[in-house]
Amino acid sequence: MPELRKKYPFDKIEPKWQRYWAEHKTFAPRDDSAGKKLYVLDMFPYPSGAGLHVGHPEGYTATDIYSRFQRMRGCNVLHPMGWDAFGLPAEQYAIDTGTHPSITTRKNIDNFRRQIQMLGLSYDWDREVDTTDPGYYKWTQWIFLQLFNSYYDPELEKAQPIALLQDALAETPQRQDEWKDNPFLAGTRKGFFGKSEVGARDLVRQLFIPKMRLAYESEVPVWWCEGCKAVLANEEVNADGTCDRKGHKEVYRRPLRQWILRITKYADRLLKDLELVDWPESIKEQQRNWIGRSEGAEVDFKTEAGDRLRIFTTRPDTLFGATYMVLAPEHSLVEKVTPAQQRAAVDAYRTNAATKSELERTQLEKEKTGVFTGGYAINPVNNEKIPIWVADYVMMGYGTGAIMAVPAHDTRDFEFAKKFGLEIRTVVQSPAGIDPQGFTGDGTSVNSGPITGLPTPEAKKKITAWLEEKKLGKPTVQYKLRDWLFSRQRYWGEPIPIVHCPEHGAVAVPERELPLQLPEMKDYTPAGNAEPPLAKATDWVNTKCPQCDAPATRETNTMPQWAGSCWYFLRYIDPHNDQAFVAKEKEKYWMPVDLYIGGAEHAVLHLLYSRFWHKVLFDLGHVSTPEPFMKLVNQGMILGEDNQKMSKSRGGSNVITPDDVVRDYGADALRMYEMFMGPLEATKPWNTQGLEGVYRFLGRVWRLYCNEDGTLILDDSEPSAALLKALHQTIKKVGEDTDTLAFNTAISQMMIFVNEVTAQEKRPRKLLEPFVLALAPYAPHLAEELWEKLGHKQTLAYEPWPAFDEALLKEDTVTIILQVNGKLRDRLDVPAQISREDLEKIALANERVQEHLAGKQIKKIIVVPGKLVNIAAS
RNA sequence: GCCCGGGUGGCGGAACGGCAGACGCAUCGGACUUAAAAUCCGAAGGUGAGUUAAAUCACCGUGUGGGUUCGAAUCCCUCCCCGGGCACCA
Repeated sequence: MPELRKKYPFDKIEPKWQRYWAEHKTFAPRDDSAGKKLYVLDMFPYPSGAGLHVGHPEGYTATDIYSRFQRMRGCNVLHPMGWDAFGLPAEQYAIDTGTHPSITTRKNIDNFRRQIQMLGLSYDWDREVDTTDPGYYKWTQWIFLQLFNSYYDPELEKAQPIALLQDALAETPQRQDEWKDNPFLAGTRKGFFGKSEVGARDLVRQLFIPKMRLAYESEVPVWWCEGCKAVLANEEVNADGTCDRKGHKEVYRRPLRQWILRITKYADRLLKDLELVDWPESIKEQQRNWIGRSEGAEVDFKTEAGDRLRIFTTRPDTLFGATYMVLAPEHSLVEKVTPAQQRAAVDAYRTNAATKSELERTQLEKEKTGVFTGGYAINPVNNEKIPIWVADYVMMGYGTGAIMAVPAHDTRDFEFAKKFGLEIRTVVQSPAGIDPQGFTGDGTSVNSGPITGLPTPEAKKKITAWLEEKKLGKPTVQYKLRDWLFSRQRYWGEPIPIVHCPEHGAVAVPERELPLQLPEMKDYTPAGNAEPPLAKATDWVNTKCPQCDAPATRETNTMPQWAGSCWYFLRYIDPHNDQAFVAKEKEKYWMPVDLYIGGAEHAVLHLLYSRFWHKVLFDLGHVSTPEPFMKLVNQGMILGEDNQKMSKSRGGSNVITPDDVVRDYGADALRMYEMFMGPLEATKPWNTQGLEGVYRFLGRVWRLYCNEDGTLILDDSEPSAALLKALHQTIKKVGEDTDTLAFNTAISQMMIFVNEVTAQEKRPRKLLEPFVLALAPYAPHLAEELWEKLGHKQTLAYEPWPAFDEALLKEDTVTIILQVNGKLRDRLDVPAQISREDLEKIALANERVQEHLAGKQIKKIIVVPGKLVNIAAS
C-alpha cells in the first residue's frame, strides 16, 4: 500500500500494547488457579528459513481469540508457543556451508518469534520450548528410554517395565511378588524353564528380551532415498514411489539395522480410543484407515510335500471357492513348492519382482502378473488339490504373505483368474440382478458344504469355529499399521541414548547422563553408505559400557523429527523442570489439551505418534489421561489471490507475507481479516480488498470513539432502546459464535452494531464501553487502547465478558410471514403474544392472501407462532 | 477404484426444515470537496409487467434429476463437477 494515510494509529498502538503485555506477563496462567483450567494449543511450527506464511496466523489467531475470550470468562488459560526445530533444511545448509545447524536454527527461530510476536498473540512466552535445546531433548531421550525399558503385556494390554520380564526369566528372581499374579509373565517363565536347558537359557534371554522391548533394533529392508542419502519412513514414500520430502525418484529398499517402535501393539487402543476424542470425523476416518484393522481368519493349507501353508483371509466363508493359491514373491515356501521344471520361470519372476521399483509395481503395473510354481496345495475344507502361483499382487508385508484366491468373490483374484484362465467358482449367492461372479458383498453361501445356505456373517462364524475345532485355523485380526521406523541416518536430530557393548548388546545410557548431546562436527555430510554422519565423530562414538565399563560404541542413528513433537505439549506445562519431564501435579491439572488447532497435513502421523507415546506414558503412570488432545480442529488452507496455493516456487507472485500486511494495515486488521474470510475449516483465497474492508471497519470503530487527534468523544447520554438491544444482541452473538469458533459471523455482528451506532449522533458511553470488551479478543491492541482512553488503568485481558440482558432482547412485535402453498405472499407485524387463532384470522383476512386463495379451496392451515402462517389450498 | 469434504449473486460468504443472499468486497448513484482521496448516505439475484421516474406485482432462482413435507439451500435417493485422503491390505 503506497503512502496511504492510516485510518487509525495502529503503528503506535500495536507495539505499545505488545510491550505492555510482555512487561506485565499478562498471559502467564497460574498453576493453581480457582478458575476452570483451559489448555489451548497450536501445532508448533518448524521454523523454516522462509519465515512465517499467512497460513500460520490463521490457526494462531483462532486459538488466540478463543484464549482471550475464555480468560474474560474466568478461565485459567494455558496458551503456549514453541519450535519444532530439528529438520533437514538446517542440516542441508550445514552440509553446503559448514554452518552448524544450531546457528541456522537459532536465527530462524528468532525470526519466527519476531513475526509471531508482531501479531499480538497472547502466548505465555516464558514457556517457549525448542526441541533442539538439550534441556528439552534430554526428556525426549528419557521418553525413548521409557519405551526401550518397556514391553507390551498382552494380558494386561498395557506397557510394563521390561525389568519385570527380565526378573521373571532370571535364574534367581528377586521380584516374584510383582509378577507372580501376572499371567503373561508367570506363564512365560513356566514355558521358558520347561523347554530350555540351562546352558541355552542365556542365549534365549539375549534374543528374546530385546525383541520384547517397545523400542527394538531390527535389520529391515527400508526405503533408501538416493537423493536425500537417507532412509525414509514408509509414510515418507509417496504412492508413486517418489520421496515425499523432495520428490526424488531414486527410492528403493535396502536392508539396514534400524530402531523400531512397537506402535502396532497399540493398534487396537489407538483405534478404539478415537471414541474418546472430539475430532473432525474425516481425521478419525483417516486414522482408522491408516490403522486398517480387519477381522478374518488364519487358515492352514498343506502343500503336497506336507508343509504348512498359512494364509489370512477376511472371507473364510469363501473357502469352498478357493481355486488357487498365491504366494508373495518373497515368501519362503516358494522354493520348496516349486519343482525343478518350473524353477527357471519362478526364479526369473522373483528376480524381476525384487528389482522392480515401487513406481513400476504400483503405478505402471495395472496388469496383474504371476507364474505357476508347479506345486499344489490341499484345501483343508474339501481336500481339493489346487495350484500354487507366485504373484506380486500379494505382498509379504501384510497378513502371512500368502492367500487363497477366490476369484468369484475378490476383485483382484477375479482379474488374475481371467487373465490366466483359472477356474472361477461361485460360492456366494448375490442378490437378484447382480452377477455372482466378481460379487464381493455379503450374500448367501452356496456349494459350500456345511455352510451352504447361511448368510455371509453367519457363514464366516460357523466355518471359523469349524476350523478352530479341527485345529486348521483361528480367528485373527490384521492391521495395515506397521511398526514405526524410528531411526534416521542424520546429524540434526536427538541422539538415541544407547550404547552398544560387545558383551551386553544395546544398553541404555544412564538417566543421570542425559541429555546425551550432539558432538560438534566439522563435516556433516553422510558417508553415503548409510553410515550416519555421527559415525565420523569418533571421540564421541567411542565410550564405555554403562554396565561393564568395557569399551563400547554409541548409537549413531538419531531420532526422526516426529520425536520432539510427540510430547511438546507436556513440556509447556512445566518447561523449566530439570527433575522431571513434567511435574505430576501440574500435568494432572493441565492435561488434557482442551483445544488443539493445526493443519490437516498432520491428520495421521503427528497425531497418531503423539497418541502412541502418550499411551505408553499413561501405561507407565507418567501422565494421567489416555488421550492427549480432546478437541481438534483443522484450519483450512489460505490460497493466493489467484486461487492457487501460495508458493515461492510459483515465482512468489501470489505470496502474501504477514510482515507486509502488518506494516500496511496492522496486526488487528490481519487477525480480523483472517477470521472474517470464512469458516475456520474452509480453504479460501486471500483478497487484499477484503482485508481493506476489515481495516476500514477498525477505522470506523476508532472514529466512533475518538476525534482526529485521538481525544475521546463519548457522552453520557442514555442510549435508545433500539441501540441497547443491538448491543445486547451483539454481546450474545459474539459470545456464542466465539465459543463455537464461528469467528466470521461474530465479526459480521460487530459490523452490524458499529454501522447502527455510526448512524447516530450520540456516542453513549453506556453502549460503547461494553462493546470494547466484545471486540477485545478480535482486535486486542485497538481494544486495549480504547479501554485505556476510557479511563481504565489496567489491561482488559481479565475484565469479565459483558453480560447480556435477555429481557432487552425480547421483541414486542414480531414479523409474521404469510404463505399460500409455501410461497411468501405478505408479511405483517403483530404483537409477539398473539394467539394462534387470532393469527390465523388475520392471515385469512389478509388482502394479498385472499387474492391468491381466489377460486381455491383451503385444505390446511399451518400456524407457527412468532413465525408464519401457511395456507395450503388447491 | 474406495473413503471423506464441498458445489448458494460478479467475488468471499450468511441462513434451529419456515422471509434465500446477513456481513464484507467489487459495482453504480448521491453528499462533502475547486478536484480527487478519505469519509458519510443510498441502490442492487435474474427475467418480465408497470411507470416520466417510482411504488408495486408476477414468474424463475442455492450443481442435475427425482422423492419426503403444508413448506427443502437445509432431510432421503440418482447422477455430474471440484477439493482432500487412501490405493493390489487378501
